[in-house]
Amino acid sequence: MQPQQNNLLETDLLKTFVTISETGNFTVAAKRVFRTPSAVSMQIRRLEDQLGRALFVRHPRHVTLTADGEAFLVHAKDILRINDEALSRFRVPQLEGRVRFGAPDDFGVRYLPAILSRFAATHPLVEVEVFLSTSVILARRFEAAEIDMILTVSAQSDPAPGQVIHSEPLVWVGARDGMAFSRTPVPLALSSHGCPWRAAALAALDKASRRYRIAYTSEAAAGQLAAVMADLAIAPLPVSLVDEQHRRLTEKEGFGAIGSYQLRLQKNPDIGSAAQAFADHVRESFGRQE
DNA sequence: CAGTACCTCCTCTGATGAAG
DNA sequence: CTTCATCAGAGGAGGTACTG
Repeated sequence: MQPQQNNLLETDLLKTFVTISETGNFTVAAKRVFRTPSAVSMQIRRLEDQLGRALFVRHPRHVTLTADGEAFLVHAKDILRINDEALSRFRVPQLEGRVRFGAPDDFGVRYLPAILSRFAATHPLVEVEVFLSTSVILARRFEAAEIDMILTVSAQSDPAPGQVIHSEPLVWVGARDGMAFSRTPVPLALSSHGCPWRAAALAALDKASRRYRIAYTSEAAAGQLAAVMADLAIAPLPVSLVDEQHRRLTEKEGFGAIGSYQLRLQKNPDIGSAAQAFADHVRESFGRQE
């Protein structure tokens, strides 16, 4: 692979590269950047030719970053961020203000860093005050007008207030080589009372006439995962939290479908333009328009 | 300076092979 | 059988050099 004598990196290629690194998949990334998979494939080949290094390891069903790809990703994100900052500096009037945003703890760990980072790049003068807690507590503070907007989780069938911005299946999860799922009664690590995941999971077990005992309760998914990793219990969790350290339990082990959960955005009707911009940004981060 | 021909690049469709 | 990355060939857009 001979490096090309081109000293300028194209932001289009960088955007595609970053998108693939996020999705781990050329086809999904192609949809996100509104190009065909073949066009994306060629863009990456062009970038690799320009750098003289392979950026991805091609697996049968997905791609992963090489060590060079990991290193280049940091620079690619920096360049795109600077690009966004430069554009936003001249394209849109600078919004100022403050937004009080509440979200579930797990959301804070998983999604918030990227959302805050991108929002800060385009709205550097807006102060974001973040409240992380359970959906129940967040709803209470939202009702008391202590928070401008909140994200809450609800069951698929639950007629909860707010706009659905994300939906995802819940699955039963155990430790990768664990045996907790085979015990009778099966030990569970659940979220706190009031969480729709908890109700949906128990309903699924009741429906299957499966005997269980609640061994651990945690307000955050991290607490449930700790019990799962120690093989002390199994837990109902969003499918996106399952990785190579876990074992996804299915009908084969006697754990059928739980259903899905929804992430809903509620906002105060009379929020300012800065808070409105943040609400739009959160929605767009999940691919939803108002 | 405008028009034309040629070249390069990009994206598309459709096909292919690998792998689950 | 399905999914995925990649390849080949075709067509379009834009840039450049040439000509009158």
